[in-house]
Formats: sequence, C-alpha cells, structure tokens
Amino acid sequence: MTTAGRPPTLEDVARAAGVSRATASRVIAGTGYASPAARGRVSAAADRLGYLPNLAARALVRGTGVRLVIVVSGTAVSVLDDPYVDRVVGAAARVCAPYGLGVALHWLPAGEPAGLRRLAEDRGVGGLMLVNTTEALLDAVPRELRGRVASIGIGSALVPSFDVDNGGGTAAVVRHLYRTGRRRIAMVTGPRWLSCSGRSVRAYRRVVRDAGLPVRLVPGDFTASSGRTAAREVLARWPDTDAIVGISDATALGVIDRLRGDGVQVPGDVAVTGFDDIPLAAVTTPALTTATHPVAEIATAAATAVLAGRPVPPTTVYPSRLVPRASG
Amino acid sequence: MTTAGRPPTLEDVARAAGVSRATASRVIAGTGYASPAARGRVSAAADRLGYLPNLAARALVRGTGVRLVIVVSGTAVSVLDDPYVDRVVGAAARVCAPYGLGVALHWLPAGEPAGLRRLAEDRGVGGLMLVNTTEALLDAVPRELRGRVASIGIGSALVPSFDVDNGGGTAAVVRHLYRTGRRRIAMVTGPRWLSCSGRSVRAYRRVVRDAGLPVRLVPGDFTASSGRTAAREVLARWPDTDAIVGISDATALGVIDRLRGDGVQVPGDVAVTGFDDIPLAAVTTPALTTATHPVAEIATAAATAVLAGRPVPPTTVYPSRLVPRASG
DNA sequence: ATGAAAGCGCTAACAC
DNA sequence: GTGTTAGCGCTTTCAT
Repeated sequence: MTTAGRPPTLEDVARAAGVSRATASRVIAGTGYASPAARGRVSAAADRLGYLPNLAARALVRGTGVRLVIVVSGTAVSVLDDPYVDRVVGAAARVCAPYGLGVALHWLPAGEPAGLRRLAEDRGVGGLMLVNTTEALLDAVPRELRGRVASIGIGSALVPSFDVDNGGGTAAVVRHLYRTGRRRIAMVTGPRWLSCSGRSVRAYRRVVRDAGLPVRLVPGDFTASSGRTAAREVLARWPDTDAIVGISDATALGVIDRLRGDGVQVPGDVAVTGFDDIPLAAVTTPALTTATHPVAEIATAAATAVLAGRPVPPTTVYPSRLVPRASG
Repeated sequence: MTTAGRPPTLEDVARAAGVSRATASRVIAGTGYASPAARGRVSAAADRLGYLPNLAARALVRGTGVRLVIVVSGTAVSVLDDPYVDRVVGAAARVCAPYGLGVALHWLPAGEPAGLRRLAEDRGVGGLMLVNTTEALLDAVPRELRGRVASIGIGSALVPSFDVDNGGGTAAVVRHLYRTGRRRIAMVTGPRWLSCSGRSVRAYRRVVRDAGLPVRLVPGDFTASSGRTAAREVLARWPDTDAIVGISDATALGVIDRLRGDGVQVPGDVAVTGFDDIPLAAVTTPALTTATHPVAEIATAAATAVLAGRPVPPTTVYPSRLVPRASG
C-alpha cells in the first residue's frame, strides 16, 4: 500500500514505526543499537511502505561513493573491446546490483597513472578494480584507496590480487602436449610487459627445457590476427614444429585458421592449444584444447572484496585447469 | 596544486573564483545565467583546483539517480550469462563513465513485472535499459519512467526501441543461401515468445515460400547444445537438407559440430549459417557465414538516450548485414 | 547577473 | 536504547 506521489523516505518509515529517524536509520543500515521491539516495528513499517534507502543520500553523508570503477590499462582504448573485459564488467555489475551501486568502465593509458589520482579524488567513486595492471601502475595507486581497490592480475602491498595461476595452467597445457607425443612445441606470446603473459612464457620455457625440447617463441598480442601472422612465422622458422601454444584462445583460433588455410592438418600435423576457455572454445571445429579460468568467479570475488571493504588476503590464486579437447 | 586533505568542493571553487556558490553551481552545471567574466573565473578555478562535482550530492538534490540499471528478463537467472548481455553492459558502462554514473545488472523473472515497480521507485535508479523484453513487460513499465527507459529489442509507446532488423538480416542470409545454390533450407529457431526470434522465423518462412522451397523448422533456444540436437533432428526428418540456418552463432556452431561429428561436410554437404557475428565467428573453422549487428553501437545509443534524457524517436532500427564467410 | 537561504535524504556524534 | 542536532555537497527559488 504505497502512498502515491513520492517514494517513502526514512522519515516516513520512522513516523509509521513511531520512532525517531535516527533509530530507523540504525535499524535499516544495520548499524548501532536498537531494541528488538523497535527493530521489529521499523522493519515492518519499511516493508509495508516499500521503503528503499536513497543511496545517493547515504553516499553523500558517508562519503562512500556510488560506483565501482573498473580500470583497464593499455596502450589504446581498444583494450576495452576485449570480451574478457565485458565478462569482468558483467560479473561486477551483478555484484553491484544488490548494493545499489553501479559499474563504470575506464581506460587508463599505459604509463599515465595520473588518471588514478583523479579517480581517487572523485567522491563518487566507491571502489576501483584494476584489470591488466602493471607494477608501475600499482605503485601509483593513491594510499587513500586502501581497502577500496582490488586487482584482477598482479597485486601489491596496497592492492589485493585476484589472479589466475597462469604459470600452472600453461605448464599443464604444455605437459599435456608432451604427454600426447609432441616434441617440437612453439609458443605465440603476448606483450612482454604484461605480467600474465610473462608468467605463461616462463612456465612454457621451464617445462620445455626440463623435457629437453627446443624453445620456440614468437611474439603476438592476444588477438586472432596476431595468431595468423605467428602461425606462418613459426612454420617458416621451424618447419618441423608439431604443436603451437597460443597465449589466448583468440590467438589459437587465428593460428588454426591460418594453418588450415595453408593446408596443415590440426591436430594431425600440428596440435594447437589456447588459453582462457572462452564460451565458444567448446564448439569450434576442432574444439579447442585450452585452460579454463573462472573469470566470473574471480571478478565476483574482487568486486565483493571492494564493496564489502573487509580485509582480504593479499593474494587469492585461482586455478587454471587444462581442458583437453580436439585441437591438441 | 590541490590542497591536501579533502577533495575540493563547489564552495572551494566559488571562493577561489570570488563568486557565490550559487553562481559557481550555475557555471559548472551549465544551467542558468552567468556573466562571461564569472564564467571564466569559475572555470579557471575549477580547473586549477581539479574540481570534480560530487554526483551523489547532485543526484540527491535533483533526484536524478546514480545508476543505470540493465534489466534482462527471462525464465532463469542464467540469461545473464549470455556474452551478449556482457557486451551490452560493457558498452553501457563506457557510456556511463563520463557522466559519473554506473551500471547495475538485474534479472527480471519472466512474467513478474512487479520488480519493475520497485526499480522505478528506487531513487538511486537514474534510468533503465530493457534487454530481451516482451510486450507484457513493456506494458508493465511504470509511467514515471517515461524518458528514462529504453529497450534493446521491441519498444512501446512509452519505451523507445533500439533494435536490429532481424527480419532483414535473416532474409539476407536465406537469400544468400539460395543464390549459392541451396534449395532445401532448414532453420533452427529460438523460443517462440521472443519477438526477435519470431521475426527471424517469419522472414525465413517468407523468403523460402516465395522461392517455392519447403519450410523446415526445428525448435532451439540460442545455445550451442540446442544446435547439436537440432542438427540431428533436421537430418533425421529431412535427409536431403542442404542448408541449416541457425538462429544464433552459438546454435550454428553447435550444428556444425554435430554435423562434422556425424561425417557430414560443412559447407560441402550442408551449408550452415549463424546470426550475430560474435567476435569469434570470423576465426572458427570453417569461418561462419552470419549476419553482423552493431551491438555495442546499439547499446551505446540506448544508454545515451536514457542518460541524456532528450526525446528520441520511438524506434531506431539498426541494419543486420550479411557476412558471407566459409560455412555457407 | 548574482547572492542568501532553504532544503534533498540520510548518518553520526552527542546528549539524555 | 533512543532522540536531537548538525551537517554531507549540491541545486534552486527568490530577492536584489
């Protein structure tokens, strides 16, 4: 039975419950003392009136901000086009909904951490999630942000990290190729300055060297088209290559596309693996052997940490799990 | 040269510019009179101080809300898992950033439009974007939302529509198949109650009938696995089928997967087409013939319409463009 | 064209 | 435990 006109305010609830606004506030916000009796009357009144706290008002007085900003750093604004970013944003937006918060998406030009300052000073910013970050950027995180920032990727003393065990995943993929008989395994890498790429490359090097196999690295940038280019380069430089490890699923699909176009059988002549397990990796032909990462789970955990504001461990590592399919 | 401590407020700017807070407000918000001189001094002061309006405060006094809610209706919360939803959320989050707003993501159980009421009454909600909506739901949109709501899909008198010309796209795909010699073209459909699916099916029927070809419809639900199931059903019922039109790219990839698994050549024996042009349609093997839709552009336009609050045409139709690739 | 003043709805000291 | 009170930072009449 809502009163027509304006939505009910805390004042209305307090009046209906026969208590002061302060008491109503304590009950609704769940902070501070209130007798069971008052508690019950206030809750009942709130329910009956269909009361919804005005979060702008709350944010104003508490200075807590009204949005969670996802900051993706990279050399070009096109880093935001990555479907991976959309998955993170989508997951965060789901977490935010019940808190009455929203998610905004910003690109931070690599090497220009000044933007972080601006965000830290913006009173509307309730928290920050860093995606694809670098050590330089982590060093530039203003101290005021402590407890309101998390990183999907590497972290720092100030910034808790929610990360995938890229090294372990890559190692599992390479070992799988070895186990299935591949002996000349090349890798298409990502930008060297990205730590996640670095860890994958190191893991590849380690496994390959331990097995006494040759190291064959070709640069890429996570895209399908870099995979296409890299595929030719690999076979031009080392024609006897029998497996190619892509740094991402898109890269791997690019590799496969070029290989088949050039008459090379996948996985017959060359096995190809990806990394990430994007939703469609399972339905491509051949289905992609890759490593799967709980992106939504990670983003959810990071967003929850930022919103809840409770202390979190400095590093939470999520497993990267091999998904053997047809391509390698 | 920011003062240490708290970020500057409008009061600080006004003082620095030697005007009253009211005048500073008029200049910053761009509303109301102000002499060029005052205008200049205020802007300069704001720049110098690195002033950022506190949007919570503004939202509080104007009652404009602090977040854009994306409402996806469907029978299960899993509708939010669709990468398509993530693309919409990502695009909206980009649009919101400069406005100081955020995006939240809600699932609305099909047939329970009461949730809309609640959202409309929540003062924190600045605007609504409906995704995957139905006529029943559009009818339930509260009048107070006028001007603050848009639909990606069908619209109503109250809700402007930003939609793809599904019919045109599907017709283009089917005609393409016809042009390339296919004469027994089946279609895997989506849920009948979704208007976008309905329009595609009608377009298929029309083109096929006009060409004097048989109508072959099999139900699906947009997923890859429904494509797998449907592929077998099609060939069981009509073994001479030489083309299958998928209602989505995922469906098409499922169809292809099953077909190849069953030893059917694609596109040799059966051409397969998708719909949507997801990022990876270009790199699968065979690359997917599909119709491409400017999802990000549509979401951007819808979000902009909601945020700007300016009147928009009741319907904006975006073209669905055939992308002929290898699969059909 | 500008300033003074009154709130928007809420929380948090602080007194009772 | 509960009420009183003083703002949070901004916009917006209403005088001037």
